[in-house]
Amino acid sequence: MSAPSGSSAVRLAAETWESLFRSQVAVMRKLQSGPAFKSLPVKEYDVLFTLSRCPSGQLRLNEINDKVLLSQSSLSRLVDRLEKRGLVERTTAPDDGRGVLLALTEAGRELQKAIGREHVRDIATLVAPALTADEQRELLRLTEKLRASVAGH
Amino acid sequence: MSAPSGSSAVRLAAETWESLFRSQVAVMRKLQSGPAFKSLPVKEYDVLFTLSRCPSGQLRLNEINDKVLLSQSSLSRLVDRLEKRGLVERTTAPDDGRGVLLALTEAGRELQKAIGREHVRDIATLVAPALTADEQRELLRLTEKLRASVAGH
DNA sequence: CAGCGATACATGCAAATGCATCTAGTTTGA
DNA sequence: TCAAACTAGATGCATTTGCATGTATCGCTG
Repeated sequence: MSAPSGSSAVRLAAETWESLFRSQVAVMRKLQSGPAFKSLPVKEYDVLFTLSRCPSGQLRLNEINDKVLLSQSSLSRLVDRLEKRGLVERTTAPDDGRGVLLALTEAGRELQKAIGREHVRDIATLVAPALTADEQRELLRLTEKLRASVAGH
Repeated sequence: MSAPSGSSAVRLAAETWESLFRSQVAVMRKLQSGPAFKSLPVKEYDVLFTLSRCPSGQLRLNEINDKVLLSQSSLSRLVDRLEKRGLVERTTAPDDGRGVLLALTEAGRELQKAIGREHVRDIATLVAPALTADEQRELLRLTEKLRASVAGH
């Protein structure tokens, strides 16, 4: 209600974001320096991973772009690289001639799985000793709530 | 104890990290597209911010490098840019001739404050509607605990 | 249904990034 | 004490990124 209370709400939000961001940096730094990403950069793996989670097996480029922190043009060229390596395939979207559907090739699926196995172990090695299972569930809930709220403008 | 329980602990850790990461992407995407970062890229602001928080007003490049997701060489050149713009100053560390201390100039301090004010408001606009104050405090606690654990190997 | 703005993705180009390596200063241990 | 190993940071160079823009398709409106 009072002026300081408004200001402290802003401060709390800022400190929360700062902490979330720094923890992400710390974890990502460890993960990407591991041997799992010698054969494929993390950002490229992330696209393979996103495709592997998708029920239909296909995603539009703009849908992928929402999930990764890359400009549209950078994603377009990242996909060029993946395609050149035979890990994904572009198809024109059937219902929209402008759109491009991306799908994993068999090689892409296998590479994703191989890296994924190692990656998941690396994650567990970092996260499991840091937080209890209950804390992890709460962190999962809070970050998902934040993401959903931000995504919905 | 059973096989699935070990595997589900790994899965929980992976899902927690995934959610943390995606929420970071979603928030960062909004923040960096705002008008606050028209005059200075986010990564460069982050270095100014880090310096502004530091009690002594000076930090070694390798200390800064721990906080940001950049290679050593990229940070070195990012600091070149900041220095060329007159926002920071390099000094040889008095106790270690190899080291470089970085400090804000007056112009750097002012630009950080100006961008910071707007940035903090943007953060609050995204975070405050998403999570209650208690939830933010809990998210802050959990991410800080994770960061501390990961930083300490 | 014609034309105009909007959307999806690609591309030219300048800037930023990372890897490998270099230089210089520091620490270690025989 | 001094050479070898190590650490901090800078730099050459190839790759990646983003901005601005181009091309093709879509959808709306008169």
